[in-house]
Amino acid sequence: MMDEPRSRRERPAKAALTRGGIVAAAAEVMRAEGLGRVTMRRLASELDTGPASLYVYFRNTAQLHAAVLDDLLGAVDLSPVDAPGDWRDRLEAVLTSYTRVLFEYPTLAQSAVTARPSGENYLRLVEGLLALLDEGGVPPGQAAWGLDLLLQVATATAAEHAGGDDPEQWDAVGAALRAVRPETHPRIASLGEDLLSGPGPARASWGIRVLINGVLATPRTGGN
Amino acid sequence: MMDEPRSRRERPAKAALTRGGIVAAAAEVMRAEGLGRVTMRRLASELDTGPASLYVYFRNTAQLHAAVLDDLLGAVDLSPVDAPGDWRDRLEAVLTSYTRVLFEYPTLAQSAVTARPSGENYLRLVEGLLALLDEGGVPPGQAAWGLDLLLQVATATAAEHAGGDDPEQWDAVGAALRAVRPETHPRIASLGEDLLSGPGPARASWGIRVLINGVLATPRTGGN
DNA sequence: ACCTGAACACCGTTCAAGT
DNA sequence: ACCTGAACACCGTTCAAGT
Repeated sequence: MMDEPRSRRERPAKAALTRGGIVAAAAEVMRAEGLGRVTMRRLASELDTGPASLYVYFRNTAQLHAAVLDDLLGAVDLSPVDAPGDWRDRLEAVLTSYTRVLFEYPTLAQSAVTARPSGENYLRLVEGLLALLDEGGVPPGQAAWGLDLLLQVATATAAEHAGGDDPEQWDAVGAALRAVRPETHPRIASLGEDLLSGPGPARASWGIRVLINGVLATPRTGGN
Repeated sequence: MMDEPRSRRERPAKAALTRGGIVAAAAEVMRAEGLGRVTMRRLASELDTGPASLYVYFRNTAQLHAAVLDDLLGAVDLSPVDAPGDWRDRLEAVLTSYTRVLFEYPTLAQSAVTARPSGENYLRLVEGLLALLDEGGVPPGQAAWGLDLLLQVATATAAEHAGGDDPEQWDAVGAALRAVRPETHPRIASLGEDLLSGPGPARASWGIRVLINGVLATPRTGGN
């Protein structure tokens, strides 16, 4: 009886259900326990309701995750877009910031490979990247498709880290590559460790430069 | 009583549990009902046993899926590796074959972004791609990292199709891009539909050429 | 070693009913 | 419209026990 007001404070009776509130709660759960715990049921109990209530705001779990990702994308540093300097360096800086954000939540990156977000932060990022490609003189057609490639590689690079925490799966590939017989797989054997992810960030930034150079050099029509 | 022999035929009493047998059953379930049904429990009941039995052969569900993927990779056409002709065209042909295989099971492609297979078919594919890069004079260091990029893009391209069956999520992106205001997002607005996946295969092959050109043009050390 | 039944601790999604 | 309890139909993984 006496602690009624106290319990009200700890859990404010019932926060009204809003899309933003759900996303905020989801982001918190993800930060604390990983994307695997960001489930409809878990969130519902966090918000003092039943899972069915969340379906008013999200068609399914994948869309909930996409909304969480868009929320996170607010942390991407877009300041290089309007800064002075070489456009390639600035493009690389923005994508590196994007990758850094995703590196924090590799499982979210994995889901982003299929379920692209479509919120305002994502749109801002896309617009910024297109502005830089435009500044670099990349023809519109190549910019449109190249943008996709750039995000794909940046996202996949972060997603690859998802299995990385767990040495079991990761080392299965490593073990297989090391165990290869030089007679049957000479090139794998000779490249050895170099095939495995070396210094992650260096690879990512090399990959971005490869893409920039390639996009500039590859027209969308005609032979090669 | 009388149909004992008949039921024996339909379900041969009990096939001995082997890694290969499990993978074969898994591939069948996937073909028939999609990767979502390839679960430990479902497979166990398919094989007339309990789910715990499968953990003798696979550490977890992700590794089971990786094994199924490797199995599927047996269908990739590696004949262009030893064929005559321009190495770029042949490299593109192999990757196109790889993409085609994954396109059949986009959800498997999605899981492949994180859980790379490490079976013999995967190793054969990697060796073949490295042979072509070598033939093209790509320096070993660039080949090692470039290989990763090529597989990443090919895999992600197929994985993107995973959401594609479901117009809900897919159209969310489309709708968002179309609804954009030209005042705030001029470049998105001007590129319009071109940003969305046009003719999938054409994009994939352009992406591969971009990567080949980029890898050739981008040394692993030094400035840009 | 290989195999298993049973248990623990969860899931997504829908539906009929309420406000 | 928004919200919900309850139900349906599933999951992964571990453990103690058996062969």
